[in-house]
Amino acid sequence: MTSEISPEASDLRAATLRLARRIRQNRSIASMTDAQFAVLVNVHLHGPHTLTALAERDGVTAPSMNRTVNSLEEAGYVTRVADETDRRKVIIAIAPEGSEVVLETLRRRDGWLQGLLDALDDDDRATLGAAARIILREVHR
Amino acid sequence: MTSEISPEASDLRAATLRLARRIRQNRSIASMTDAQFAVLVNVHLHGPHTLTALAERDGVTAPSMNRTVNSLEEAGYVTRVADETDRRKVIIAIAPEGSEVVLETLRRRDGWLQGLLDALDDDDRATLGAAARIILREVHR
DNA sequence: TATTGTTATACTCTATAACTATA
DNA sequence: TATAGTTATAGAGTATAACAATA
Repeated sequence: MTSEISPEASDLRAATLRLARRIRQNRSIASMTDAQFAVLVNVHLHGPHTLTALAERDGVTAPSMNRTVNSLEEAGYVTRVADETDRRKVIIAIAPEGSEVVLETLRRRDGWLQGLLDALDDDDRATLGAAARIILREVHR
Repeated sequence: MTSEISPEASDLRAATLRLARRIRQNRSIASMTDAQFAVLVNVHLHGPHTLTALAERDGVTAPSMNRTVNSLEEAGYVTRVADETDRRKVIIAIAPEGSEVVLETLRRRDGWLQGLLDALDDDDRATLGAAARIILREVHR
């Protein structure tokens, strides 16, 4: 039993994709790709991971994640260290330079969004804040 | 004069990127990429375009757009026709098969979102609807 | 045998540079 | 000359298949 599609669903789809695109345009390093930045955020926020764990987190294959990690390691943003207890595993961790890229990008993105929020009246600002909390509560990655 | 970054801005950033990712996972054709679908939506909604116009719309170079249009043309989703008045130009238009892909993908995405909305109480559903309208009003592409 | 990571190969999207055809 | 489109080439992300090292 499927319900009808409401205008709210179409509006929410269009609004979300448009805003997401604008948010992603705010980066501290223009040459950094979405795939690279996603890995950097994962290891910055959630600590060191194995290659397989990173691949599963982003829903890509291990060879694909391997290439992305290679580029981040070459740039000095992450480090690879062999796991002591299980020597098949490699632990990928954030480097200080990587953390700086993450923090600066988040500052830019949130700063841009803050400018958007500051231009709204109190009711609209409260509505967007409430909507964000509902989405974070209901939608899981 | 820059204001402080509020938790609302960070929440809105995280919620928007997470929801956008989930929306994009809903496609009628799994092999269709974001770049291809974006072009298809443009010509479906806004009519025929020249190659340069399509490239500018999506913020990519002409050679890059040319490759994407090539793949869509090979798949039978768009058509290329020489402009009669200025024969340097090529008009790219949606084909019926392309429109069907667009419509089916939008149906899937909106249907998935509708399921999300249906699971909420009236207040939360109204909040998301209001938030979408605020974003569509304030954020332009 | 199973798991972890890597390499080999191939396809798409991205770019810049250079070229063709037309205005 | 300038513009519109295309081709050539290269770098990065994606995948599957096959491999080495380790458990």
